[in-house]
Amino acid sequence: MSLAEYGRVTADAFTVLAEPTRRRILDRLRRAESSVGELVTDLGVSQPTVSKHLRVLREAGLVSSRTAAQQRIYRIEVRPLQAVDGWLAPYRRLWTSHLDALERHLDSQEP
Amino acid sequence: MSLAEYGRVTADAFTVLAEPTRRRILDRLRRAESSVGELVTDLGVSQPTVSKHLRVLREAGLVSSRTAAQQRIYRIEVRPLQAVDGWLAPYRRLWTSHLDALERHLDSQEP
DNA sequence: GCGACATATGCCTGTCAAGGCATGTACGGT
DNA sequence: ACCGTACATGCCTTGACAGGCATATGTCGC
Repeated sequence: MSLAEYGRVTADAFTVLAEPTRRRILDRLRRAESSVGELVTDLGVSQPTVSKHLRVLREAGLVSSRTAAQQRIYRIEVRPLQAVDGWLAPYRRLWTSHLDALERHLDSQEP
Repeated sequence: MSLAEYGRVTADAFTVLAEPTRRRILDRLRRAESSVGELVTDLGVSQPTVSKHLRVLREAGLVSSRTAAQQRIYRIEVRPLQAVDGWLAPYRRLWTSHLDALERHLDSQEP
């Protein structure tokens, strides 16, 4: 099963999100866009590691970057996350009805 | 429901969902619980492969199994998916608020 | 218990991703 | 032009994991 002849295939959002550090990067970027250096200090991870994760995130379309002086400012792009949400949506129906019933029950107990 | 409550389960769920075949298994189980054999024929994957994926899914709490005669019937468990949804929720606001803003704009343009 | 069926597991191999370290590249200030 | 800052990339090692194949476990009907 070799993909070598087809060239590099960009990883899908699920694969990219499997990495805890990458989710931490996104969690950090969700509050505010930031430079690589800020991510390094905030997350306590080495700079090359952050840059590599950012590359993976960028190639999967989960973040984009703009250049500001010597820094590169990264921000979240939501489209791949929408795709994940789209996959999750039909599953959400499996528990929302149950939760709604629970909420109605709690509301009736707690005025 | 607090995000911290999901905690440890979350990381595992993301890793488990990174595998396309496992997502296909869940997609199949979402419509109806089923035996291993049914999954094998429906997905066109070898039986050991399916069993291994089911083990990973089971250990992550994403599915549960009951024994019926010689078969084992697998069904989806939603809690780890709720954890994923819990992680995704704050991001969802990133685009729903944009959409809301867009809708308000369009509404103001359209008398 | 025996044979047939359904599923789980063990072993092996190839693939690939992650992090440490060193180095390359781009930009700005002086 | 030089130096320092900010970031990217290349190489290397380690470890995880998926799938194929063979085999073990478990369950039923007889």
